Amino acid sequence: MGTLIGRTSHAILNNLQKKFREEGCNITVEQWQVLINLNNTNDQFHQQLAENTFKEKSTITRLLDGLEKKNMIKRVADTLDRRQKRIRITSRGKSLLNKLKPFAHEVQGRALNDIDQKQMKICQDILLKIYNNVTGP
Amino acid sequence: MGTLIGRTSHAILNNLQKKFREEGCNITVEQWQVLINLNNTNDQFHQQLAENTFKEKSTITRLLDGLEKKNMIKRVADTLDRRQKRIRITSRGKSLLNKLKPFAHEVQGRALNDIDQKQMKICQDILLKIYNNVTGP
DNA sequence: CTATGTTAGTTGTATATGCAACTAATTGGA
DNA sequence: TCCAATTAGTTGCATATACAACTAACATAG
Repeated sequence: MGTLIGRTSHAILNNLQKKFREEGCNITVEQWQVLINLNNTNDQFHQQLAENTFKEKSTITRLLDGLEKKNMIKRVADTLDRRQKRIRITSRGKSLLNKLKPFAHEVQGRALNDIDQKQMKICQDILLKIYNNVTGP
Repeated sequence: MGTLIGRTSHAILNNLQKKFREEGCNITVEQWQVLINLNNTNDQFHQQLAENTFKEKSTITRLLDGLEKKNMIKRVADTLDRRQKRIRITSRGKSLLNKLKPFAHEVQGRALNDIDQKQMKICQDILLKIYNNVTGP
Protein backbone atom coordinates (compact mmCIF):
# COMPACT_ATOMS: atom_id res chain seq x y z
CA MET A 1 0.00 0.00 0.00
CA GLY A 2 2.77 2.42 0.92
CA THR A 3 4.52 1.59 -2.31
CA LEU A 4 1.39 2.27 -4.33
CA ILE A 5 0.78 5.61 -2.67
CA GLY A 6 4.42 6.54 -3.15
CA ARG A 7 4.66 5.74 -6.78
CA THR A 8 1.33 7.34 -7.61
CA SER A 9 2.42 10.54 -5.92
CA HIS A 10 5.71 10.36 -7.72
CA ALA A 11 4.07 9.81 -11.08
CA ILE A 12 1.76 12.78 -10.67
CA LEU A 13 4.52 15.19 -9.68
CA ASN A 14 6.72 13.93 -12.44
CA ASN A 15 4.04 14.27 -15.04
CA LEU A 16 3.29 17.81 -14.00
CA GLN A 17 6.95 18.75 -13.93
CA LYS A 18 7.38 17.41 -17.44
CA LYS A 19 4.39 19.38 -18.61
CA PHE A 20 5.78 22.59 -17.11
CA ARG A 21 9.11 22.00 -18.77
CA GLU A 22 7.62 21.10 -22.13
CA GLU A 23 5.65 24.31 -22.05
CA GLY A 24 8.84 26.20 -21.40
CA CYS A 25 7.96 27.22 -17.85
CA ASN A 26 11.02 27.69 -15.71
CA ILE A 27 9.62 26.43 -12.42
CA THR A 28 9.58 23.30 -10.30
CA VAL A 29 6.39 21.74 -9.05
CA GLU A 30 7.50 22.38 -5.48
CA GLN A 31 8.00 26.07 -6.18
CA TRP A 32 4.62 26.03 -7.89
CA GLN A 33 3.01 24.53 -4.78
CA VAL A 34 4.39 27.42 -2.75
CA LEU A 35 3.16 29.99 -5.26
CA ILE A 36 -0.32 28.45 -5.32
CA ASN A 37 -0.44 28.69 -1.57
CA LEU A 38 0.64 32.30 -1.55
CA ASN A 39 -1.86 33.14 -4.21
CA ASN A 40 -4.60 31.79 -1.98
CA THR A 41 -3.33 33.57 1.09
CA ASN A 42 -0.79 36.25 0.46
CA ASP A 43 1.65 37.73 2.97
CA GLN A 44 1.95 34.62 5.08
CA PHE A 45 4.79 34.35 7.52
CA HIS A 46 7.55 31.95 6.54
CA GLN A 47 6.52 29.48 9.20
CA GLN A 48 2.83 29.58 8.31
CA LEU A 49 3.75 28.88 4.74
CA ALA A 50 5.79 25.89 5.85
CA GLU A 51 2.81 24.48 7.74
CA ASN A 52 0.37 25.12 4.95
CA THR A 53 2.56 23.45 2.36
CA PHE A 54 3.52 20.59 4.72
CA LYS A 55 7.19 21.33 4.22
CA GLU A 56 10.12 21.93 6.57
CA LYS A 57 10.97 25.52 7.24
CA SER A 58 14.47 24.96 5.87
CA THR A 59 13.00 23.51 2.71
CA ILE A 60 10.84 26.61 2.42
CA THR A 61 13.92 28.78 2.83
CA ARG A 62 15.47 27.24 -0.25
CA LEU A 63 12.30 27.22 -2.31
CA LEU A 64 11.86 30.89 -1.49
CA ASP A 65 15.48 31.56 -2.45
CA GLY A 66 14.74 30.16 -5.87
CA LEU A 67 11.46 32.01 -6.24
CA GLU A 68 12.96 35.28 -5.07
CA LYS A 69 15.80 34.98 -7.55
CA LYS A 70 13.20 34.72 -10.29
CA ASN A 71 11.28 37.67 -8.83
CA MET A 72 8.20 35.57 -8.18
CA ILE A 73 8.03 36.45 -4.48
CA LYS A 74 9.41 39.01 -2.04
CA ARG A 75 10.39 38.59 1.59
CA VAL A 76 9.26 41.48 3.75
CA ALA A 77 10.48 41.74 7.33
CA ASP A 78 7.66 42.34 9.74
CA THR A 79 7.81 45.73 11.46
CA LEU A 80 6.60 44.49 14.83
CA ASP A 81 8.76 41.39 15.03
CA ARG A 82 11.74 41.73 12.77
CA ARG A 83 12.50 38.02 12.99
CA GLN A 84 9.37 37.17 11.10
CA LYS A 85 9.11 37.62 7.37
CA ARG A 86 6.03 38.01 5.33
CA ILE A 87 6.15 36.31 1.98
CA ARG A 88 4.46 38.17 -0.83
CA ILE A 89 3.76 36.88 -4.30
CA THR A 90 4.64 39.40 -6.98
CA SER A 91 2.61 40.27 -10.06
CA ARG A 92 5.17 38.33 -12.03
CA GLY A 93 4.45 35.35 -9.80
CA LYS A 94 0.73 35.76 -10.29
CA SER A 95 0.98 35.91 -14.04
CA LEU A 96 3.14 32.80 -14.07
CA LEU A 97 0.47 31.04 -12.05
CA ASN A 98 -2.11 32.04 -14.60
CA LYS A 99 0.05 30.63 -17.33
CA LEU A 100 0.50 27.38 -15.41
CA LYS A 101 -3.13 26.93 -14.46
CA PRO A 102 -4.33 25.24 -17.68
CA PHE A 103 -1.36 22.86 -17.61
CA ALA A 104 -2.04 21.82 -14.04
CA HIS A 105 -5.68 21.48 -14.93
CA GLU A 106 -4.89 19.30 -17.89
CA VAL A 107 -2.70 16.96 -15.88
CA GLN A 108 -5.31 16.71 -13.14
CA GLY A 109 -7.95 15.95 -15.73
CA ARG A 110 -5.86 13.19 -17.21
CA ALA A 111 -5.03 11.78 -13.77
CA LEU A 112 -8.64 11.63 -12.65
CA ASN A 113 -10.04 10.55 -15.98
CA ASP A 114 -12.81 7.96 -15.80
CA ILE A 115 -12.85 7.83 -12.01
CA ASP A 116 -16.04 7.45 -10.04
CA GLN A 117 -16.63 10.41 -7.75
CA LYS A 118 -17.98 8.34 -4.88
CA GLN A 119 -15.05 5.99 -4.96
CA MET A 120 -12.66 8.87 -5.13
CA LYS A 121 -14.23 10.33 -2.02
CA ILE A 122 -13.68 7.01 -0.26
CA CYS A 123 -10.10 7.00 -1.45
CA GLN A 124 -9.55 10.49 -0.08
CA ASP A 125 -11.04 9.56 3.25
CA ILE A 126 -8.77 6.55 3.51
CA LEU A 127 -5.69 8.56 2.62
CA LEU A 128 -6.57 11.18 5.18
CA LYS A 129 -7.16 8.47 7.74
CA ILE A 130 -3.75 6.99 6.99
CA TYR A 131 -2.17 10.41 7.19
CA ASN A 132 -3.73 11.03 10.56
CA ASN A 133 -2.82 7.56 11.78
CA VAL A 134 0.80 8.15 10.90
CA THR A 135 1.22 11.72 12.06
CA GLY A 136 -1.45 11.50 14.73
CA PRO A 137 -1.09 12.64 18.33
CA MET B 1 -6.12 15.14 -4.45
CA GLY B 2 -2.52 15.23 -5.63
CA THR B 3 -1.58 17.10 -2.52
CA LEU B 4 -3.24 14.53 -0.29
CA ILE B 5 -1.55 11.62 -1.99
CA GLY B 6 1.76 13.43 -1.80
CA ARG B 7 1.67 14.27 1.83
CA THR B 8 0.38 10.86 2.84
CA SER B 9 3.22 9.21 0.98
CA HIS B 10 5.64 11.62 2.55
CA ALA B 11 4.28 11.00 6.05
CA ILE B 12 4.59 7.24 5.72
CA LEU B 13 8.16 7.32 4.45
CA ASN B 14 9.12 9.80 7.09
CA ASN B 15 7.58 7.79 9.85
CA LEU B 16 9.36 4.65 8.76
CA GLN B 17 12.67 6.44 8.42
CA LYS B 18 12.33 7.82 11.93
CA LYS B 19 11.56 4.36 13.24
CA PHE B 20 14.65 2.92 11.56
CA ARG B 21 16.79 5.66 13.00
CA GLU B 22 15.34 5.39 16.49
CA GLU B 23 16.09 1.69 16.44
CA GLY B 24 19.65 2.47 15.53
CA CYS B 25 19.45 1.04 12.02
CA ASN B 26 21.86 2.71 9.66
CA ILE B 27 19.75 2.59 6.51
CA THR B 28 17.43 4.82 4.51
CA VAL B 29 13.94 3.76 3.51
CA GLU B 30 14.96 3.96 -0.14
CA GLN B 31 17.87 1.61 0.41
CA TRP B 32 15.50 -0.62 2.35
CA GLN B 33 13.09 -0.69 -0.61
CA VAL B 34 15.92 -1.92 -2.80
CA LEU B 35 16.94 -4.58 -0.31
CA ILE B 36 13.37 -5.81 0.04
CA ASN B 37 13.15 -6.16 -3.70
CA LEU B 38 16.40 -8.07 -3.91
CA ASN B 39 15.33 -10.33 -1.11
CA ASN B 40 12.25 -11.25 -3.11
CA THR B 41 14.17 -11.74 -6.33
CA ASN B 42 17.89 -11.98 -5.94
CA ASP B 43 20.51 -11.48 -8.66
CA GLN B 44 18.45 -9.05 -10.67
CA PHE B 45 20.16 -6.95 -13.30
CA HIS B 46 20.61 -3.30 -12.44
CA GLN B 47 17.98 -2.26 -14.94
CA GLN B 48 15.42 -4.82 -13.81
CA LEU B 49 15.89 -3.59 -10.28
CA ALA B 50 15.26 -0.06 -11.42
CA GLU B 51 12.00 -1.08 -13.05
CA ASN B 52 10.85 -3.15 -10.12
CA THR B 53 11.50 -0.38 -7.65
CA PHE B 54 10.10 2.31 -9.96
CA LYS B 55 13.31 4.28 -9.75
CA GLU B 56 15.69 5.78 -12.32
CA LYS B 57 18.71 3.70 -13.17
CA SER B 58 20.97 6.52 -12.00
CA THR B 59 19.15 6.64 -8.69
CA ILE B 60 19.70 2.92 -8.37
CA THR B 61 23.39 3.41 -9.06
CA ARG B 62 23.70 5.66 -6.06
CA LEU B 63 21.52 3.58 -3.78
CA LEU B 64 23.63 0.56 -4.67
CA ASP B 65 26.79 2.56 -4.00
CA GLY B 66 25.53 3.18 -0.49
CA LEU B 67 24.44 -0.40 0.05
CA GLU B 68 27.66 -1.81 -1.32
CA LYS B 69 29.72 0.41 0.95
CA LYS B 70 27.83 -1.10 3.88
CA ASN B 71 28.33 -4.61 2.48
CA MET B 72 24.62 -5.18 2.08
CA ILE B 73 24.83 -6.05 -1.62
CA LYS B 74 27.40 -7.02 -4.23
CA ARG B 75 27.56 -6.14 -7.91
CA VAL B 76 28.54 -9.05 -10.10
CA ALA B 77 29.36 -8.48 -13.76
CA ASP B 78 27.52 -10.89 -16.02
CA THR B 79 29.80 -13.27 -17.89
CA LEU B 80 27.77 -13.29 -21.10
CA ASP B 81 27.25 -9.55 -21.35
CA ARG B 82 29.84 -7.72 -19.37
CA ARG B 83 27.84 -4.50 -19.47
CA GLN B 84 25.15 -5.97 -17.29
CA LYS B 85 25.56 -6.40 -13.59
CA ARG B 86 23.71 -8.76 -11.34
CA ILE B 87 22.90 -7.35 -7.94
CA ARG B 88 23.13 -9.79 -5.08
CA ILE B 89 21.98 -9.26 -1.53
CA THR B 90 24.53 -10.45 1.02
CA SER B 91 23.86 -12.38 4.19
CA ARG B 92 24.53 -9.15 6.04
CA GLY B 93 21.82 -7.52 3.96
CA LYS B 94 19.42 -10.33 4.70
CA SER B 95 19.97 -10.18 8.40
CA LEU B 96 19.46 -6.44 8.39
CA LEU B 97 16.15 -7.00 6.61
CA ASN B 98 15.14 -9.43 9.31
CA LYS B 99 15.96 -6.87 11.92
CA LEU B 100 13.94 -4.21 10.08
CA LYS B 101 10.90 -6.37 9.40
CA PRO B 102 9.12 -5.87 12.72
CA PHE B 103 9.66 -2.11 12.52
CA ALA B 104 8.18 -1.90 9.05
CA HIS B 105 5.37 -4.10 10.20
CA GLU B 106 4.68 -1.88 13.17
CA VAL B 107 4.55 1.27 11.07
CA GLN B 108 2.27 -0.38 8.54
CA GLY B 109 0.01 -1.55 11.34
CA ARG B 110 -0.21 1.95 12.74
CA ALA B 111 -0.82 3.45 9.30
CA LEU B 112 -3.66 1.08 8.44
CA ASN B 113 -5.17 1.02 11.89
CA ASP B 114 -8.96 1.03 11.98
CA ILE B 115 -9.36 1.01 8.21
CA ASP B 116 -12.09 -0.93 6.48
CA GLN B 117 -10.67 -3.57 4.15
CA LYS B 118 -13.27 -3.03 1.46
CA GLN B 119 -12.71 0.68 1.41
CA MET B 120 -8.99 0.19 1.32
CA LYS B 121 -9.38 -2.02 -1.72
CA ILE B 122 -11.34 0.73 -3.42
CA CYS B 123 -8.64 3.20 -2.50
CA GLN B 124 -5.96 0.98 -3.98
CA ASP B 125 -7.93 0.55 -7.18
CA ILE B 126 -8.33 4.29 -7.51
CA LEU B 127 -4.65 4.91 -6.90
CA LEU B 128 -3.69 2.33 -9.47
CA LYS B 129 -6.14 3.85 -11.91
CA ILE B 130 -4.60 7.28 -11.36
CA TYR B 131 -1.14 5.81 -11.76
CA ASN B 132 -2.11 4.21 -15.03
CA ASN B 133 -3.85 7.33 -16.22
CA VAL B 134 -0.76 9.38 -15.61
CA THR B 135 1.90 7.03 -16.88
CA GLY B 136 -0.34 5.28 -19.34
CA PRO B 137 0.34 4.76 -23.04
C1' DC C 1 18.18 46.83 33.07
C1' DT C 2 20.52 42.37 32.41
C1' DA C 3 20.92 37.49 31.90
C1' DT C 4 18.61 33.62 30.35
C1' DG C 5 15.69 31.36 27.51
C1' DT C 6 12.80 31.11 23.38
C1' DT C 7 11.53 31.78 18.62
C1' DA C 8 12.05 32.87 13.33
C1' DG C 9 14.57 32.01 9.83
C1' DT C 10 19.17 30.52 7.65
C1' DT C 11 23.01 27.53 6.82
C1' DG C 12 25.80 23.08 6.83
C1' DT C 13 25.77 18.45 5.61
C1' DA C 14 23.94 14.23 3.86
C1' DT C 15 20.74 11.58 0.85
C1' DA C 16 17.42 11.03 -3.10
C1' DT C 17 16.13 12.22 -7.53
C1' DG C 18 15.76 13.79 -12.83
C1' DC C 19 17.97 14.50 -16.90
C1' DA C 20 21.69 14.71 -20.03
C1' DA C 21 26.20 13.44 -21.23
C1' DC C 22 29.41 10.01 -20.91
C1' DT C 23 32.02 5.18 -21.19
C1' DA C 24 32.35 0.58 -22.22
C1' DA C 25 30.46 -3.36 -24.33
C1' DT C 26 27.47 -5.52 -27.69
C1' DT C 27 25.04 -5.88 -32.04
C1' DG C 28 24.10 -5.26 -36.92
C1' DG C 29 24.82 -4.11 -41.48
C1' DA C 30 27.81 -3.06 -45.53
C1' DT D 1 35.72 -7.67 -40.87
C1' DC D 2 34.94 -3.00 -39.58
C1' DC D 3 32.24 0.92 -38.53
C1' DA D 4 27.74 2.75 -36.92
C1' DA D 5 24.03 2.35 -33.92
C1' DT D 6 22.37 0.58 -29.61
C1' DT D 7 22.46 -0.66 -24.77
C1' DA D 8 24.02 -1.03 -19.57
C1' DG D 9 25.55 1.37 -16.23
C1' DT D 10 28.02 5.64 -14.28
C1' DT D 11 28.83 10.47 -13.63
C1' DG D 12 27.93 15.60 -13.67
C1' DC D 13 24.95 18.95 -12.34
C1' DA D 14 20.76 20.95 -10.39
C1' DT D 15 16.87 20.69 -7.06
C1' DA D 16 14.30 18.93 -2.90
C1' DT D 17 14.43 17.28 1.56
C1' DA D 18 15.71 16.05 6.74
C1' DC D 19 17.97 17.28 10.71
C1' DA D 20 21.09 19.76 13.54
C1' DA D 21 23.58 23.80 14.52
C1' DC D 22 23.58 28.48 14.05
C1' DT D 23 22.25 33.78 14.23
C1' DA D 24 19.43 37.48 15.22
C1' DA D 25 15.58 39.23 17.57
C1' DC D 26 12.34 39.03 21.09
C1' DA D 27 10.52 37.90 25.95
C1' DT D 28 10.75 37.35 30.70
C1' DA D 29 12.41 36.69 35.34
C1' DG D 30 15.18 38.73 38.77
